[in-house]
Parts: sequence; structure tokens; C-alpha cells
Amino acid sequence: MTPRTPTQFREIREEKKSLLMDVALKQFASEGYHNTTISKIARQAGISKGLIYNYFESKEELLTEIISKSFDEVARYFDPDHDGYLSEAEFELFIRKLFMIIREKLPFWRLFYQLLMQKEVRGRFLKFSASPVNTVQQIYSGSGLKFMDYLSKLIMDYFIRKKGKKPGDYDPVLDMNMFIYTIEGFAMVTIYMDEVDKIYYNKTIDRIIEVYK
Amino acid sequence: MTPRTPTQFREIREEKKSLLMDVALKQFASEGYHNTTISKIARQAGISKGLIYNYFESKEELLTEIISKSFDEVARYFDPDHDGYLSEAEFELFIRKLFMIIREKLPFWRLFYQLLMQKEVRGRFLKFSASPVNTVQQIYSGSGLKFMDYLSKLIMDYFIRKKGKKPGDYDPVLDMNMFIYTIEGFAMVTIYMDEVDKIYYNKTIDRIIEVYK
Amino acid sequence: MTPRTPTQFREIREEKKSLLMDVALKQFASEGYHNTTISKIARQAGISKGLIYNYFESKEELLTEIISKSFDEVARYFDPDHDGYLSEAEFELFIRKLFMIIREKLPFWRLFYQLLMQKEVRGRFLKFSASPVNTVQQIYSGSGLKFMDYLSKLIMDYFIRKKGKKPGDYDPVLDMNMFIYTIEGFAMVTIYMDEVDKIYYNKTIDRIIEVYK
Amino acid sequence: MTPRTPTQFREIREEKKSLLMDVALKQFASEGYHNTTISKIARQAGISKGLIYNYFESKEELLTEIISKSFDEVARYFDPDHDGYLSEAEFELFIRKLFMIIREKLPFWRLFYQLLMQKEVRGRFLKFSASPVNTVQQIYSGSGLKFMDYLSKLIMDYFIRKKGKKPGDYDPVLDMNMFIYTIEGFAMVTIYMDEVDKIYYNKTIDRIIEVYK
DNA sequence: GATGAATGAGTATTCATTCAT
DNA sequence: CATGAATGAATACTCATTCAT
Repeated sequence: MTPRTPTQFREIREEKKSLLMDVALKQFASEGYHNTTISKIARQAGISKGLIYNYFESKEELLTEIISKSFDEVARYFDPDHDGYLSEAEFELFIRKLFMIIREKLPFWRLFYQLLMQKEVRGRFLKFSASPVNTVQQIYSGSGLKFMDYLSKLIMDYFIRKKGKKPGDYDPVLDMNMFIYTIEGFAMVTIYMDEVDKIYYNKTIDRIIEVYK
Repeated sequence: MTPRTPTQFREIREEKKSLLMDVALKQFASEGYHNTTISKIARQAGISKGLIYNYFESKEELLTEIISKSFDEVARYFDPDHDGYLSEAEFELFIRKLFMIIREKLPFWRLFYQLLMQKEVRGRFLKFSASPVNTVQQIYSGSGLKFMDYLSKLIMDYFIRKKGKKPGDYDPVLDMNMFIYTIEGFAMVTIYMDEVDKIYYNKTIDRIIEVYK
Repeated sequence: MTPRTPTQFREIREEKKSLLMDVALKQFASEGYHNTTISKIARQAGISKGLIYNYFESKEELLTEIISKSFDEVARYFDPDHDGYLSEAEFELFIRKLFMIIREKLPFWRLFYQLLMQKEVRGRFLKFSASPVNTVQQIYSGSGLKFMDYLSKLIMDYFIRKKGKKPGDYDPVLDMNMFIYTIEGFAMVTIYMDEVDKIYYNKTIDRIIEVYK
Repeated sequence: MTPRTPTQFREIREEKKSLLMDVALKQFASEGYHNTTISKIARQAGISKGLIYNYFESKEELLTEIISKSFDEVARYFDPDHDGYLSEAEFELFIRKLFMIIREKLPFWRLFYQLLMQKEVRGRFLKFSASPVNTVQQIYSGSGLKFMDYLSKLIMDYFIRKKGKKPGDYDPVLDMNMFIYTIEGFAMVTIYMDEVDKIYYNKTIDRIIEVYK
């Protein structure tokens, strides 16, 4: 009979927002953003259509918050020691973590790649995505180093450092891009395949480490 | 003023269909299928909305025909000699052709990858896509060997044949998958990047050949 | 900590109602009834949405009470001596009071005129509004003489009395209507103009008195 | 069986647009803009909801086009000789025409006054409305003399010219404002009254002319 | 073939009102 | 009393598809 406290209200809000984002993410990922109606999300979350607009300004804001939250989680997942240096052990760990989080957050990555393919949407999210570079300079020229940019830089440095141990005509940028393509391709296939063969999945990770460490 | 022959009619019809598919493909690729309206396609093709339905049963059939036609063109592009054997020279040629056709048909690939990410759509097209395999058996177990499956088989055979020249613990499937991931990743990045650095593009192709031939 | 008496409760209630009506009136007037949401009113009054329904049955009842209360205040403002007779001095005072209260209650009048123009709403409020008459009889034919009707009657009598002092073809109804139109027009312009030039405002009032007294 | 010509299409369009604007104007005027749904307009026009959007971008554009078209018609109605001079006869004609067009386009004026009262909407239409001025300068200071401004100027000049024939303390601005208030009030009452007594209507017009000519 | 007017089912969004706490 | 989460009916608007001409 006593009214709910502000804390209780906040909890209800957070929980429901979280639930809605989960439900929406799964739908967006499997059916596509446009094929997912607000009604369907509401129905699956067991609430009324209108309530969604108590939590999100619009369908698009719902999408944006999902992406943003997911990226935060991914960033938190890596949590590097920020010394700006990637040792061989850390490099290996990075790869293992990467493919762990890909499998853990499959719906998110499916959604992400969908959006990536659409020109109009790409601009809003591309800054987060690991893109290959053609010169060493490109990496340092960015103004605000976001987390993904930071990772790129770490990797770039890692490959440049390898140059000292390699014969004279070794091109670290080329090697790094090959590495990026391989993990990007492996990620892509993992993401769009409905099932993953766990043994070969791990074998492949080991092989990537073996080749590029 | 002689009346047109049935053949002429058919040719005119095919040309118009082709024009419409070109226009639609570009729109689908850059704006997404759902953001592309029949009206917009008609306007850009310089015809009326209604006329489109003279050539295609529905918007979805238009999409299907585009995909199907594009795959045919891709298949024709490779035109292997059908002896079921891929020599080293042919393997290299195959890779070069692959990345040539990727850049030549960017809109198609962009559309293709968009669709690939959507569960409901994937089933209809997945049979065309080069997917990695985990056992040699998988390749031969398919019922109707489509062209893409045929290519897969060629490649698989190529990697298996390499085993003879490699040390004993060489795993051809693993190596082939690494190869597939690399080209898939390279393709993906090429497709979603707005611009391509031509020098590094070719350097990368050379490197892929060098590593996997 | 002594419990509040029923009287205190009622006073608190009335005060809150009054606050809510003030806030709502301003919003209704400037944004329009339909563009004003219950949420906005609640937010501006610093209370919760739900609480409004503790004081008013519905949004429409809120509107009705605002109008009704405002009319009461206007009526109280004039507070005539009820002898049914308007002397020249009282006539002048009436006009001055009229234009004083117009400027003092601008939001109310803005709201009032908005509603006046809508057929469905007019019926509910028209009985309050000073409307011109075409015959002397019309004035006395009304059943329940509301305050506004009473004022109309006073004015009508005032103009009829003037007939004695005017040449034979003087039409008191015509003259009165001219008077009503002038003040109605002046009022209207005052109400919809964002700012008022105070000097000309008073000059105009003097002129109206000069012409119609 | 032969397809419709572009001319036929244009005719259909014009006719339907016109019909829709008529139906919508009447609804907007009697029920208010917000109380009028697109569905209701469609139903009353005997067409489907969607078709409205073939002719108007949005509900608001429909409103805007109605207002704009009506103002054009009003302007065409007056069609002054553009010599910048209003003789006494022309002044009388102006007044008669004014009150003729008010009764002829009652729905439009009802809608117009509704909009006038809403702050957010006023800015878009106020430039058209005859507003009183306090100094002679104000009239000439406007940059683009629209038709209504032009009329205002004509009237202002008319009253200024009268000064020569009047005693020394005659204030033409005050007199003009009295005139404007009277016609504005008369117009207002005419507009919001459901019925008009034709005899008194004309008597009043004669009286206004008599007083202010 | 060709046109674009016409349809109608579908979709995001709003908001007065209710209600559990 | 007080809160704001929850509801659901209503509403503007979109767009693939049909059809008379």
C-alpha cells in the first residue's frame, strides 16, 4: 500500500529496458531491423506496444542504444592494461577473447554486420569497426582515439615491432592486413553460420595464433 | 512500319528487364531492400510504377531474379575447363578472377552480404555461398552440386593434393579454411569500404597467392 | 503533528486545483488544447501525471472548470450594483474595467476565442458570450439570465435610453451593435497581438468612450 | 482502352485536389484542425485514406495549401486598380466587397481565426492579417509589400488624406484603428455566429461606411 | 504496352486514463 | 495522497499491388 520508492522505480525501469533491448536485439538480428515491428517486440516481451515508448524515444533509438550498450560490453570485456604495449602473450589472449566474445554475442554481431552493409547506416557505426590501414600514419592521425581505434593501434604496433625480427623486405602493414582479413573472415563465417563445429573452431584459433603471433 | 517479330518483342522485353534489374540492384545495395520503393525504381528507370509488374510478379521476385542472374554471371565469369582439376596456375587465376569480379560487381556483393545476415533470407541463398567444411566427406555429400559447390570441391581437392608435398601433420582442411577465411575477410572489407587503395589491393592478392598456392 | 482538519484538507485541495488550473490555462492558451498533454501540465506543476486525476475527472473537465472559474472571476470583477440601471459614469467604468480585465487575463481570452471558433465547443460556452442582438425583444426572451446576458441587457437599456436625446431616426440597436463590434474588434486584436502599445491602448479606450457614451 | 492522356491525368488531379481541399476546409473549420482526422476527410470525400497522400505530403501541408489557396482567391477578389490611391467610392466598394467575401467564405474565416489564436501557428499566417499600426512609419517599413500590406497602406493613406478636411487635433491613426476594430469585430461576430440576419447585416455595413468614409 | 490514380493492410507513434504499490 | 509504469485505442503516414483507361 505504500508507494514505490524512486529506487524501486529505477529498478523496474532498468530491468524492463534491459529486457526490451535483449528481445529487440534477437529479433533485429534474426529478422532484420525492418522486418521487426514494434508490436512483435512488445508481444515477445509480454508488454503493450505503448510501453516501449516509455523507455525509448523511437524504434531507431532502441537500435542505437542496443548497439551502443553492446559496444560498451565488448570494450569492458577486453579491458586491456592500457600500457599501450601488446606482448606476445597478450596478443594471443586478445585473439582468444575476440573469438570468445563473438560466439557469446552472436545476435549482436549479426545485427552489426547487417548494418555495416547499408551505406546510410555505416557512417554512424564505422568508427567502431576494425578497418585495415594502408599506412602507419593513418593510425595516429585520428583525433579522438576510441577504444576500437586504440585496439587497432595496439595491433599495428605489435606488427611493426615484429619487423625487427624479420628479413628486410617484410611489410608489417601487409602482414597485419592479412591477419585482419583472416580474423574478419573467420568472424564473418562464424557469425552467419547457424552452427559452429567447436573442435574446428578452436583448431582454427590456434592456427591463427600460430601463423600471426 | 513493319510489325515487330516475336523475337524482337522478346529482345525488347529482356532489355527492359535488364535495365530494371540494374537500377533496382544499385538501389537495393546502397539503400537496402526495404528502403527501396517500387516507385523509386520506376522513377529512376524512367517508367511508370505499374509497368514494373509487367516484368516482375512482385518486389520480391525482382530481388530473386537479380540474385539469380548475378550468380549466373559470376559462374560464367569463371568458366572453368570442367576437368575437375585445379592446377597451380589455375588456382592463381581463380583468385585473381575472384577479386576482379568482386570489384566489378560491388553492388551485387553488398546486396548479397546484406541478405546473408538475415536468417529468413539466408536459407534461400546459402546454397550458393562458399562455406567452409570440416570434413572431406561433407563436400561430396551434397545432393545437387551447384556451381559454387563444384568450386568448393575443386578447391578442396587442390588443398588435399598439397598434402603430399607437406610434412606429415599438415591438415588440408584447416589450411583450406584459413584460405577461405582470408579471402572472405578480404572480400568483406573490400565490399564495405567505400574506397579501395588499388596498390594495396593488388599487393594483398599477390600475398594471398604467395601464401596459399 | 496534529492531524489536519477537514477544512485544512479542503483548502490544500483547492489551492492545488487552482495551481493546476493556472498551469493548464497558460498551456492551453499558448499551445492549444490538443497540443497540451496531461504529462506536460503535471511536469510544469511539479506533480505526477496520475495525481491530476485526483482533482479532475478528465482533461476535458479540467478545461471546463478553467473556463467556468474564469467567467466567475470576470463576473466578480464587474460586480455591478444590480439596480438594473447603467449611468453614464457606470458605462464609462464598465468599458475601462472591460479592457483592464482583458489585459489581465490574456491567456484566458486567448483560450476562449480558440474554443469559440469550433462549432462543437461553441454550444457549451456561447451562452456566456456577448453576442449582438437584432431586436429589443431578443434580450428579454432568454430563459435564464446569466451574468453576461444581464450585462447585455444593461447595455441595451443604456442605448435605448439614449434614443430620447437623439434625432428621430436614431436606431439604438444599430448603434449598440457598432459599439459591440468596436470593442469586440479591439479586444480581439489586443488578444492576438503579442505586444500592446500602452499609449495607444489607452487612447483607443478614451476614444471608444467618447464616441459611444 | 486507350491510356489516359497527361491532360486527363492533370484534370483528375486538379479536380480531386480541389474536392479534398473543400471537404477538409469545412471539417477543419467546424471541428477544428486536430479533431479532424485524415480518415474522416477521406470518408467524406468518398476516397481511401491513402489517396490523400497522393495529393498532399501531410495533413499539415493540406492545411497550408487550403490557407494559401484561399488567400489567393481573396486577393483576386479585390483586384484593385493598383494606382495606390483609394477614392471615397473605392473605399466604400472595398468595405462592401470585404463583407461579401466574408459571408461567401465563412468556413475559411472560421479556420483562419482558429489558427490566429494559436501562438505556434500565428507566425506562419500573421503576415497576411490586417493588423493595426501605431505610427505612419510602420506601414512603409515592411520589406516585401504583400497584398494585405498593400491594402493596409491604401487604407492608411485614405485616413491620412482625410486629415486635411478635419479639425487640427484629428488623429488619423486613431480613427483608422477604430475603423479596423469595428470591421474586425463585425467580421468576428459574423464568422462565429451560426446565422446572420441579412437586413441588419446590410444596415451595419451602411452604417460603417457612413461613419468612416 | 503504359500510365498513375486508387486501394488497404500495415507500422510507428501518441496520449488520456488506469492501477499496483 | 502520490507515483510513474502500464494499457490500448486512435492516428498519421507508407507502400506494394491493382486496375480503369
